[in-house]
Amino acid sequence: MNTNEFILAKVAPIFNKQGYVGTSLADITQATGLTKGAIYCNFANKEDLAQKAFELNVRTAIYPLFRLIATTQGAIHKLYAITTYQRGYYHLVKDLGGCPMLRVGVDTKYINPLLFKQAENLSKRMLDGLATIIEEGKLSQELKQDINPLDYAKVILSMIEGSSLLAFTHNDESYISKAMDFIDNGIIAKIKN
Amino acid sequence: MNTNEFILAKVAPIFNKQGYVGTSLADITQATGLTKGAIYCNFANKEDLAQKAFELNVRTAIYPLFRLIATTQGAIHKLYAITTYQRGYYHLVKDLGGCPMLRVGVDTKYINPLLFKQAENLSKRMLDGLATIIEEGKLSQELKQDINPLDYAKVILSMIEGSSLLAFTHNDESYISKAMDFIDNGIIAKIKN
DNA sequence: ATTTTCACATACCGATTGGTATGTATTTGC
DNA sequence: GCAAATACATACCAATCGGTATGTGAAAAT
Repeated sequence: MNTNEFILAKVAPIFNKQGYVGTSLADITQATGLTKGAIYCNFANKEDLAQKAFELNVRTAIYPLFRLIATTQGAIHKLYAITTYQRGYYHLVKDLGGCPMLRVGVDTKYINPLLFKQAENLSKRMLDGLATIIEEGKLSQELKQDINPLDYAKVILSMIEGSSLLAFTHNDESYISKAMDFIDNGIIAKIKN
Repeated sequence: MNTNEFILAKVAPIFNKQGYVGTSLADITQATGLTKGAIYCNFANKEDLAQKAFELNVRTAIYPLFRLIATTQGAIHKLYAITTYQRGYYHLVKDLGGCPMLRVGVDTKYINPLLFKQAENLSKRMLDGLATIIEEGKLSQELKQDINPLDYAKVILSMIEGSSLLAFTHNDESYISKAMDFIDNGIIAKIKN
């Protein structure tokens, strides 16, 4: 692991916990044990570091889900894979301080447009991915024909993000497990053919 | 409107948009047209101002819902009143920059414990309120007996908060309307007796 | 009418902010 | 083996941070 990766590994959770403006260069030098010279030798500025830290957080928290979906066959199996993944999400992102997409989405909208755009794009990719799975489920006759993929994608993603928020607000992962139970039994099971 | 209320009215949306650390005294004096002398004459410090601003945001965004629930009779009607209220939520909190509970819940957990506690308590009150409504619906035979009030409260609240987050991330209130459609038709209608 | 109080403005404070210029030691290229 | 480049530390910068002490004019109290 080179210095660049070392800094990111140390700093990414701090940005996710304290936010963009809430994380100072002093926090960064203290957490890494390095000086500002080392930081600015590896990153252009604070914003560059924040963006790369966000990328790392997304890679650890969300990309595994994308890979899981990609390697799972069938719409129904993909949907269950999502809820299964999400059931472990609390512990997965516990040390990170919660969902990075959620954090950046609310934190940077009015103070850091570039970083916000990244979170926005990621959120859109998740929505599109969900809608595509449901669409493919309709085509393969796995799912009923009278459902609107985009509408269901919005509902499921809302439950995923909302339950993650509440789980970390109350330090209680049951918000996630109960929400996933409902998606399994109250949504997926109901739209199955 | 006295100076105290004037300052809060001007500053509350800024705190909700930019966050606690993201809002500086300079932002506050600029938005109000007043000087720091006036601010510190009316509020003890920045944290005091932030807490009162949060209270005001909650009064405008969430307390009307509490009053609506209190004046609505019957569990089913109360539940539909919630989704109806939520359908107007996007426009209600548009100028505020989104849901204040959501904002403070993610923003202050690691940087302002007092303010976070307020958001945590509010979130808990909403959950308890929801669970109580469902519990009363079971007692009055309006709702089925085989449902767990707290579990359903967690699911519904997750959808409310998650859809609010996504609506403001994408400037698209359909996240809320689609989620409320689902709560109406996919949850309330299904647990009705 | 005089004094006191109140509400705000002005001016200033030390500390911290993100960022940079320079110094230095190590490694790399030839 | 010497020069150049790299990687980091040190020292410093103007600007901004939250907060305070003092100044001032108007209103309220006596």
